Amino acid sequence: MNLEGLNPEQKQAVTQVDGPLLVLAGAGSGKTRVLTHRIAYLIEEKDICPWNILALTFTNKAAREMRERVDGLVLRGADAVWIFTFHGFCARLLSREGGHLGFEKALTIFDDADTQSLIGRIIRDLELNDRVYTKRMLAGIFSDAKNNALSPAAYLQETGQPRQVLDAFALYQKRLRQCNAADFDDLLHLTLKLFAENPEVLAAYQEKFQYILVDEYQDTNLIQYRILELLAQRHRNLFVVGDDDQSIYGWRGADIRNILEFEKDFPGAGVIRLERNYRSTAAILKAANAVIENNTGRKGKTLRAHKGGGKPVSVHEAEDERAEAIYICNQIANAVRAGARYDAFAILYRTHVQSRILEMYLQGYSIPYRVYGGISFFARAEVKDVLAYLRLIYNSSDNEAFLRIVNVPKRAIGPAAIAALTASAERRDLPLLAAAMEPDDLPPAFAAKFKKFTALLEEAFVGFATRKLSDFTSELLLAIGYDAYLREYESERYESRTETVQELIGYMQEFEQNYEEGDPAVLQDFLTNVALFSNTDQMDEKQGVVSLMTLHAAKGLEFSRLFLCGLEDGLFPSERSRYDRDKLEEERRLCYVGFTRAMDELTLTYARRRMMYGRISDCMPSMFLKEARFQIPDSRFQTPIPFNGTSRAPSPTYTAAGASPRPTPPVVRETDFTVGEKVRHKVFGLGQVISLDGSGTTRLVQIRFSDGQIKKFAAAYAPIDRVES
DNA sequence: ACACTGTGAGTTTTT
DNA sequence: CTCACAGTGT
Repeated sequence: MNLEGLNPEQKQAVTQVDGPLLVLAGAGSGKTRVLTHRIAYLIEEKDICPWNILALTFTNKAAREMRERVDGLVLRGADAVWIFTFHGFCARLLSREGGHLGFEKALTIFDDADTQSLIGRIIRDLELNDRVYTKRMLAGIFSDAKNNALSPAAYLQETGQPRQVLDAFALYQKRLRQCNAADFDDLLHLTLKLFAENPEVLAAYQEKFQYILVDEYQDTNLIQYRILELLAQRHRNLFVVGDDDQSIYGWRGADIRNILEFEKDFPGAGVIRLERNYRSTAAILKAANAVIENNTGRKGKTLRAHKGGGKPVSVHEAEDERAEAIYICNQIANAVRAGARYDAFAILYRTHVQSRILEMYLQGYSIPYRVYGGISFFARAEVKDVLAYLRLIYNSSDNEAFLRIVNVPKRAIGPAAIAALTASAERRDLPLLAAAMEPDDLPPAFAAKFKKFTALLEEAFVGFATRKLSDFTSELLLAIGYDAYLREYESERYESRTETVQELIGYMQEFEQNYEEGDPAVLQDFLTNVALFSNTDQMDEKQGVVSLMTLHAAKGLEFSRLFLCGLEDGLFPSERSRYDRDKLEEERRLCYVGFTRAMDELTLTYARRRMMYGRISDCMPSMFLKEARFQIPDSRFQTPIPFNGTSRAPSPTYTAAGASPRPTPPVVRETDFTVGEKVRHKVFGLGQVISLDGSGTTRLVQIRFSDGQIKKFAAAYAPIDRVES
């Protein structure tokens, strides 16, 4: 096998295949090259069976790339190597071995939106104070708990969480189980549990994976570490690549300790440093090195430039964020006039909100751009709607999916009906769909609605087994009248929504090509694939446009000419990290990541004043500028390119479903009831008026229903009719 | 049932 | 400022 193109350190990292090995790979030092060559080397030179090799990454994109590149290096077998994201690997394992944990079939994976809505209902059901206990906060705590190797409940107890949090967590877990579902953290947590409780299962995989390779090791969390530790125990061939200086996901549970203590955790481990940088100019690396040197507790590593000196890194001070945007636009427009391509440029920022003003001016200057991040394709309302129907077919216990589509398209099934159904399901210990199919214990009006709904589903689900998934889905949408729904309630966005649905069907068609027709695994695999798909996975570089993204999203990418904007104290580093050393160091690593994305030119900008939260605040330059040893210059003026002034603030492309339903005029009804009169409520059935209050449209009517329930309604709006006796 | 209003909060988000 | 969401009024 040809290893000619590798430098000595890379070559060693590729060929030293036995025992634990840590490769500290600086930015732009060719780590993907090392990983892929090592896999190829194992197959071609060491005669290792591809299926005895496991390679783990964090993103689908990285996994895909790795497989493609390995495929280009070996004669055969690239598709047999186990190349997965951590979560994808765990999902696969659980789907194969979940029986040992008592799962009858593969779990449905809940994404963040599912999780959030589940937690929202828990807050309501437990009557928690939603000022104190927000969805976001609870989701964070639950995630933290699961990413700790202790049992989550024990961890919560230990960290002194109040009873409300413990209760909420218990209920959260209970409901996930009821739905036969797992959240992202569960995938990891349950895998560890599987291994811990089933030594024979563990032993089989320990035996299988003779060689394990891990990308971005600095981003692993404690659970991932434990899984690796177990898997590598037998053969001890654990190869990890990472860069402690690029650890920027600590706030999401990544434990930098894993990489810092690798040699202690795996005695006898070798360490190789890749410090030759093939990406950036010396000038850029000098600034990057100068910044990162201010961190403590590093493995220690200094990037050496392979390229020549390059243009000095420049700093620009702008009056405010608009002037900053104008400056950047001018720079780009001038460079393009001088022959540069738009796609040579990228603009990075600390927070998404900063993109708004940049977009506005880019539009004004007619500079084509694309913002990365934001709402993922699979998070769009219409996509989630369609997927919810499919999820319900695959897993009829998926209450989250049920709740999403029970009234989409609109079927006049409102909160009251859903509350009644939920209560009934709880009583009978049934999933919502099953309860809806036998709604006899519900008020007749509700029962009728649910019967109609489930009959429709049953009809729409016919033929699932005999058709291609894409064809089936098209017919399903027709059967439920989804298109008509979009036309009626999303009329302004109808075009874009139907386009998205078509795109989804197209994606499905592509997906099912990898399967024999009629293979029943398609749906499960499709749903897993979709759940584990993220917005960064579609980050195929768009040609001919400027890229905008957060610093986090930029990790792993490179751009010829880079702008890093908003280098102000309190914005970057962020206000919240300023007085916490660990957090500040993570911000500094983020800065380092940012600088090292630039290949040829790096421009740093900051504003003296910035509008934030509707307030104009004075800003100080970021401490990172000082650390990079810049003299802050006076603002310089460029020859301005006329601003054509036609821009307006970009409107968000997508909003949640039902965000803009067509207003329907309220139906004003008869308010002229008398006490004692018999009435029928559309939903609650027969009853008797027991009191009246107010007049006209504010008239309230109190009714005692036949089951003894007493309710109050706005007489003019409630669906109540007089019953002649 | 539905629309409107008022309030409060507001980084980063590989799966 | 600007979004999301719970509460309120018709």
